[in-house]
Amino acid sequence: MSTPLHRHTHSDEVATGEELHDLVAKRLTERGQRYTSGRRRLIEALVEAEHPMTLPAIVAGSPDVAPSSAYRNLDLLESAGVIRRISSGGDHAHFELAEPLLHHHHHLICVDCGTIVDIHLDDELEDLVDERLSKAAVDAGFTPISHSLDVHGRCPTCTKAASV
Amino acid sequence: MSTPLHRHTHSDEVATGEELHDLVAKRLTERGQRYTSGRRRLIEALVEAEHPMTLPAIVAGSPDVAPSSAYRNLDLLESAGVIRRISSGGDHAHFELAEPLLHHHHHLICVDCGTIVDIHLDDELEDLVDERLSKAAVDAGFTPISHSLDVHGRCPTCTKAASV
DNA sequence: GATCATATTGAGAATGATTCTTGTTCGCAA
DNA sequence: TTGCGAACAAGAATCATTCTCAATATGATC
Repeated sequence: MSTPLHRHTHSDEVATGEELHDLVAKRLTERGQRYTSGRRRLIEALVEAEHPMTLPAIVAGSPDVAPSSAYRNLDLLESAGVIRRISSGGDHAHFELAEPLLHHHHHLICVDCGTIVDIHLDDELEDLVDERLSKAAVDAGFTPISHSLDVHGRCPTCTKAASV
Repeated sequence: MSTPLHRHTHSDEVATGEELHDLVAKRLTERGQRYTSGRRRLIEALVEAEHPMTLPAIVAGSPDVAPSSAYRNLDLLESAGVIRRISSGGDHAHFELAEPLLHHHHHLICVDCGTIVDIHLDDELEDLVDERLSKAAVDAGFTPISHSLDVHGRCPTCTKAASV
C-alpha cells in the first residue's frame, strides 16, 4: 500500500496573475482569515522573484512590510498551505509558493551562499520516487505528507570563486 | 554528462567501534586538529543514538559537554566532514554521522515533533535519482556535491495524537 | 454609508538560541 | 619537564525571532 504524496500539476493547472491571488484569498477565507494588502505584498514578492526567497530579502525588497508582520504573516501563509518554508539553505529559511500555485519541483542549494534554484524531474521518475518513499514511510508507521529532494552543491558564482 | 554524487557504501564498508573513532581522528589530524575527549563524547552520543539528534538532546545526554563547546565542536566536526547537519526538522538542527561513517540514506521527518528517522532506498533507484539530479545540476551550472531526500509527515505518535 | 466587533498591523520590548571573549587547561613535541 | 599552541568552559554579547499592546483597517450589519 502506498498513497501518492502529491498529484503532479501540469502547466495549465498552475494559477497565474489575478487567478493566483483569488486562490490565496480563498484559502485564507476558508480559515476565517483575510487577504490583506500586507499579505498580498508578500505573495507578490514571491511571484516576482521566481525563486525561493529569505525573509530579509523579502523585507528589503518591499519597504512597506514591517519585519514583525512579515514573520507573523509568513507563518500564517505557511500554515494555510499557500507558501512553503525551505530550511536547508544556509542561515535563513527560504520561502516559495506552495504546490497548487507552483509545479511540483526540487532544489539546487548552494552550500556557500545559500542561493536556491528550482529544478524539475520528469513525471515518471517522480512517480517512482514518490511510490517508494510512501512505502518506506508507511512501513515505519509514518503518515507521509510530502517529499523534498535537494541537491547540495556550488552555484556557478561560488564554483568560480572556489577555484581561484 | 553526469558525475555520480556519491558511491554507495555497503555494510562491511561502514566503520564501527574503534575503527570509526580512528577514522574521525584521521580526518581531524589531517586538518591539524585534535580528537579530544569532548569531541569524542559528541561522536559517541551520535553513534549510540542511532538516529539524528539535536544539540540540546546531545548536551542533555552528556553531562560533561558544555553547550558553548558543543556548538563549537559540532561546527568543527561538520566542516571536517565527519558529521552532517540536517536543518529541516523543526526548531533545532539535527546532527548525524556523515557518509563514510554511515550508509547513504534518507529521512522521515515528523512535521509536528521534529523527530527524524532514517530510511533506505535500493541502490538501483538511488543511482537513477543520482544521475538525473546530477544532470539537472550541471545543466544549471551547479557543481553537485550530495543530495538529500526527505519525507515530511507524521510519526506514529503524532499521527495518533492528531486523530484524537 | 455609518457603526460595530474583530482581525490585523507595527513599533518596540522580551526572549532565547547561537556566537564571542577571556582566562585557564590540556596535549603534543622537543 | 617544559613550552607553545590548541582546546576548553563560563558567562557576556549578539541577533534573529516572537511577543505585547495600542492603533488601525476590514467586512458585516443595519
